[in-house]
Parts: sequence; C-alpha cells; structure tokens
Amino acid sequence: MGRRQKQNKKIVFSDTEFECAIPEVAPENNENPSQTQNTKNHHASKSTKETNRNNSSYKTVYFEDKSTEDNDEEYLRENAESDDEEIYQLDERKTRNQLKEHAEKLYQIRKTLPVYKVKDEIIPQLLESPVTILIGETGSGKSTQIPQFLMDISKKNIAVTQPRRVAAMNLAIRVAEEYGCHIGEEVGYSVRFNNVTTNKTKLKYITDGMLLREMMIDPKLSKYSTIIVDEAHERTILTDLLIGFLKGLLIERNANADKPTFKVIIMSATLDAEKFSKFFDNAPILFVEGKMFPVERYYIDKPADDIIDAMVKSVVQLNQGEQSGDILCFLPGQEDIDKAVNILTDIAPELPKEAPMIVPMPLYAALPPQQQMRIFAKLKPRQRKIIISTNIAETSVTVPGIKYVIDSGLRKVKVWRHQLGLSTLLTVPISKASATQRAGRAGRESAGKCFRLYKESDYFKLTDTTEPEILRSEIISPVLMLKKLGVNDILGWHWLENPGHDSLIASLQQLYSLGALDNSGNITDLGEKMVILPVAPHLAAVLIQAQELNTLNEVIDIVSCLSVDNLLITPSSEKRDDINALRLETCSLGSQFGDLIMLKELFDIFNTIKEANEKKKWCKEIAVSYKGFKNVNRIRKQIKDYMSLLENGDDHVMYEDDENDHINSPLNVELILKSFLKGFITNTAIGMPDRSYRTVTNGNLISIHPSSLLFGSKKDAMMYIEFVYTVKGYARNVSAIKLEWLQEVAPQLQGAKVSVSKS
DNA sequence: CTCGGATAC
Repeated sequence: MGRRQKQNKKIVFSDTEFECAIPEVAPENNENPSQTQNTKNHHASKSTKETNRNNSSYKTVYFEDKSTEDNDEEYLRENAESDDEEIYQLDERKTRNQLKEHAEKLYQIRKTLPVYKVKDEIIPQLLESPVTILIGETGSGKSTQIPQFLMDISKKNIAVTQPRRVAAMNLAIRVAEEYGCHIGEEVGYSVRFNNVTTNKTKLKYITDGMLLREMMIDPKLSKYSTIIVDEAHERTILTDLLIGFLKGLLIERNANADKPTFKVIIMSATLDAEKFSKFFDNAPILFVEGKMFPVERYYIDKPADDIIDAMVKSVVQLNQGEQSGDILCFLPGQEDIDKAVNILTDIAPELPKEAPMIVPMPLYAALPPQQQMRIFAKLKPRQRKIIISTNIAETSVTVPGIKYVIDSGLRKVKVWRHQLGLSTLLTVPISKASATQRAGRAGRESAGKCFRLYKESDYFKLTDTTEPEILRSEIISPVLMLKKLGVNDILGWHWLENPGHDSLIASLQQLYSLGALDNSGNITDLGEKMVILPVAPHLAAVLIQAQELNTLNEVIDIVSCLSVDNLLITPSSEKRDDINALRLETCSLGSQFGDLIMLKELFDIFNTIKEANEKKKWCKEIAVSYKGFKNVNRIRKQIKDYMSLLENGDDHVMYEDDENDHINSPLNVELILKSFLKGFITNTAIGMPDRSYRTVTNGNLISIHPSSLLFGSKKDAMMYIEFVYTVKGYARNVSAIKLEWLQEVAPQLQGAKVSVSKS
C-alpha cells in the first residue's frame, strides 16, 4: 500500500476544513505508488511508450479520445418526452456515400489518436492469446476503437457486452457512424426491446443479460469468434456469470484447434486486472491509459455528525470560494437528497450576492424522467448548478459541466440474507475505487476539485474495491442458468467469485421447492420453461401456475407491473394522504385484497383511457408513472410471446398487441392470488390477535410496509412479494389471502408457526 | 404507524 508523499495545503471553510492531497489523475492503484508521481502531465502525453510498472509485462499506451463520452441526455430526453417505442430508428435518409463521407471526417480525428499509432502493436497481442485482459479507463476509447480494429480481421461476429442498455446503444451508434454504416448494418446493438441488427451485422454491442439469454439458446455462442466483455470491473452479477461461462467455452471451443478460433477480451479498470488474469490462467494484461484532467482532493479534518448538514455547508462555502463550474454532490439516498435540496433551495436567496446563485437539483433513479432532465438544462450566467445525486451519477448518468465534486463517502446497498430470506438496505462506506470514480467526475472536461466529507485517514481504511454484487445478492436465477447449461456441480463450478456454500444451497433448495429441479438436482421441464421467461424464477413459477388455473392474462398484467421499477411514485408528505385515499377509492378490489390487485386495476384504467394527454393527467393525479405503464405494456407483450412459445413451440403465433383485449371483468381475485402463492408460499404471514403479523416460515415479526395499500389494515393472512429489513421487518407489496388458500396450495403447511417442509 | 441504492432479460 503506497502512501504517497503529499504537498498539503489547507483551505479553510467557516467551520469545515479540508486538507488537500496531491492531484489525482488516473484511477488510484495502490500497488503502483509510482504511477501517481508523474501524473501531472498525463493528459499532455500522447506518445506511445513503455513504462516501468511493477509488472514489466504491462504495455502502456497513451491516447486521448473522447468519442465514447456517454450521451445520456439524448436517451433521457427521448424517454421523458416521446412516446416512441423505438428510441433509435434506422436512419434511412442518408445514403451510403453520405455516411462514408461523414465517417471520413470522423476518421481524420480518429487517426490522430495515439491508439492508432499503436494499433499495429495491440492487434498481434490480441490475436496471439485466446484471452487478453485490457486495462483502460472508462471513456478512453477502448470500447469504440478496439472492436473496430478486430472487425476487419475477424471471420465471424464480434460481440461487445455492456452492463447497461444505454451504453450499449450509444456505443453502437457512435461506432456505426465512425464505420460509415447505418446502425444495424455492419454495426448494431441488441438490448431488451431493441434488436437493431441484420444479417450484415459483424459487430454487435449487447447487454450482458442479452448475451446470456443467447447462451441459453446457443450455449456455444457459435456465431461469434470474439466476445469482448467491457466494464468487467463493475462486477455485476451478470458480468461475473458471463465470464465464468466464457472460461468453460474457451476450453470447449478451442480444444482441437492449433490456433485459438474463439477469443475473449476482458476490458476493465486497473484494480481487478490481476484477478481476471489469474482466473484465465495468467492471461496477458495490456495496459491502455486514457486522458483525465487532474482532480485535487481535499479531506475534512473532523468527521461530520450530520452528513446533510456537512454537505449543505460545504456547498455554500464552495460556492463562495471557488470559480465558476457546477458542483456534483454524492449522498446515499433519496431522503437525504431531498432534504439537502430543500435546505439549499430555501437558503439560496439569502446567500451573498457576490457569489453565483445556486440552483440545487436532485438526481436519483426514482425521479421522474422530466425531473432527471433538469441536470442537462443550461442556466443563466452567474448561476451554478448543484446536483445532489445517488450513485446513479457515479457510472450510469454523466452530468456535463462538473468541476467540483463533494463526496459523502456513503452509498446505500441492498444486502440479501439468504438464511433469513430477506434483504436489508444499508448505508455503508464506499470503496477506494468508488471514491476515485466519484472524484473523476470533476475531471472530465477540465481540471477539477473533489471535497471528501471524511478524514484522509478514513480514506485509507476503505476497501480497495466494491464487493462483487454476487456475494450479497439472491442468486436463484444464476443457479438456474447454470443448471440449464448442464453444470451439475454448482458448488464446485469455476465461479469468478464463489457466492459461498450457504447461498448456493439456499438457491438450490428454493429452485427445488419451486419445482425447477428434481430430486437429483437436475433441471425439470418446468425449470426449462422458467429459465426462458424474462422474469425472476418465482414469478416464472407464478406465470406457469396461472396458465394452469386459466387466469394467465390477468397474472401477466400484474407480473409485468412488478417488472417495472418505480411504477408507483411515492408522493411527497403533503400529498400522501390524498393520494392514498384516491388510490383506495379508485381500486375497489385492491383496497380489499392489496397491492397486486391494485396494480391490475390501475393498469386496466390506464389502458382504458384513450387520449395520451388524458392518460398523463390521470397518472399525475394518482401518482403513477406514465412512462412506467408504457413499459408495462411492452413487457406484457414480451411475456405473452414467450408464454405462447412455451405452449406451442417454435411455430407459435406472435401475439398481436392490443392493449384493450385483456380487461377481464370481473376479476377472479382468488385464482390470481392462488397463482402467486405458487411462487411465494414462503412469503406469507399470519395475522395475530395483537394486530401484528408473523411469518409462516419461522414466526418472525413482520409489518406491512407503509407504501402498501393495506398499511394499517388487519387481515387473517397476507402474502408479500418482498421482505425488507430496515428499522424492522417490512413486507412490501402485500396481498390479503385466506388461511384456507395456504393449506390448499401447500398442504404440508399445518399451522401458523409450523415451518414449510423443505423436502 | 414509515421508506426505496443501481442494473438486466
């Protein structure tokens, strides 16, 4: 661990003091303290050179390329204002010649990039080894240029995976432009709801989830010669899983070849490089360095008791003390953010007039798209944007114009407790890698500053990297995928990160009780169907049960609603009572039977309203997301297609979409809820005489979450979709059920506190 | 009698 020499200087705030450390340029690499010593001129260096790193096999390539700058604005604008189902259409207006002309112009820029000067060095290295680990900063250009280098050489197709849809689409659009084709011709993309590829497509940007889905159908990925896994350092569950599958596939597909015919390139930020290399039998590591402007870091002297207070004070002081440039603040959650924004909005007019006028804006995923759009707005002169954000601004949304970052050093994380079958939402310190990423947000356009609301000594106590998601999540679905691909020994599989014995056993048991696995642990016909459906295994079981109970259409609608995040908007505290009353009044059955039935009722009303403007008006009144319900309709269509595929095989008839063909009245609530019990029998609780609820599985205390329509009501028994533990155990998304149903659906269930048998 | 970080099919 290299503690580097510092040139400390102090900046004094009214009652907040920051201590300054040396500028931070590239991602910190604690194994290479030497790296940060000569970083001041990084961005000026364009030449290709070898550097003496700890590992002399690292090849350093300096280059500068901003062509992969995220373009979230376009996506958000489309999402906020347009009803178009297709976000990006094939642009048929331009002729091939016009496209080539445009590409020629872009090439003038591209060929000046240092990456082009080392193209001839990189390519042989990539061709030589079946697996290469390519290290480079996000936005350095590796994601756009490397795939194009390989495109002309490669016989078969190349897939570049991304964790996020927006990134996959934007990269493909940019690369198609550089290549000089319409999107979907030689260069295309494939994400959920949007497959913009043709039989001409050689280079495809694809989400990890989509490629895994392709794998379920073609386990050998036989149409690809190269898979490039981008953003591997983010360690999402799906990326981890994919990397594990690729390891097996490399052995299988290259077994009888003298020269490897199937290649994998793992693209990552520095910190996890060794781990990837080791995982692939010491695969060579290639180092590509990007351009970042220096970011000076400051730390606070004494830790703050109240993080919101500290944030607000820092914003005010920074606004008065620093030159123009917008400020990005990181707080852990929505509640903190709303509070901070409210305080800052209140005090803004009171602040000294010499300083710029602050314009605070919140940013988090649950925020309606129109409000998220505000971060791209252009302000008047002498105004300063203060964007107060969750982790969403760390990787998913790039805010332009940021010169200053204030980092609370905290984030919220959902941790799955497989022993208890519940999740907890915790506020925890971020990792060093995450702190660096946040700081880097100030150095995208020019030199910047990052103010950390914690002590420097606390920074050194942070873990190097964020714990891989797979270690703290429910992994039922990944285990089912493994079974689908014929992996028998789940515990001994070559996991990039083994989720652990207990977690795996719990998943196997869950899959067994859902009927996805048989006594010997092999996948059943039911399991084969479940793995195809684009929903969690529990919900897949519900869908298949609903088909048997002949209430499929209704259940598809509800499951589709459950698949859309932030469909119900949490009203502000003033409006809360009115909205709740309106929802109770609007949903006559939902007010009796709970949230699942309410979703169905709301969805039906949404689809009954003809005029888009009327729909929007109604959504606003009852605090539901208009865009969300539009998405429900897309998911509904997709699930219908898959269900008919499962029923009729390959010659199934594609379902004709009609948003009004499903309003079945009256609803058979009993059949609908019994279908759900098939997947959620362990998520049930019994009402006690003292008005509390106890879970059927182990008798633990559980309360109805305040966001539920049934909050405060007393029922004999309830079923819930999710069990979260915050200040106490909460059931989210609750339905009222009858005790007899429990015994009918799970006869082995004898009484209130008797565990559901595991065997 | 109160809360929800982010992502994917």
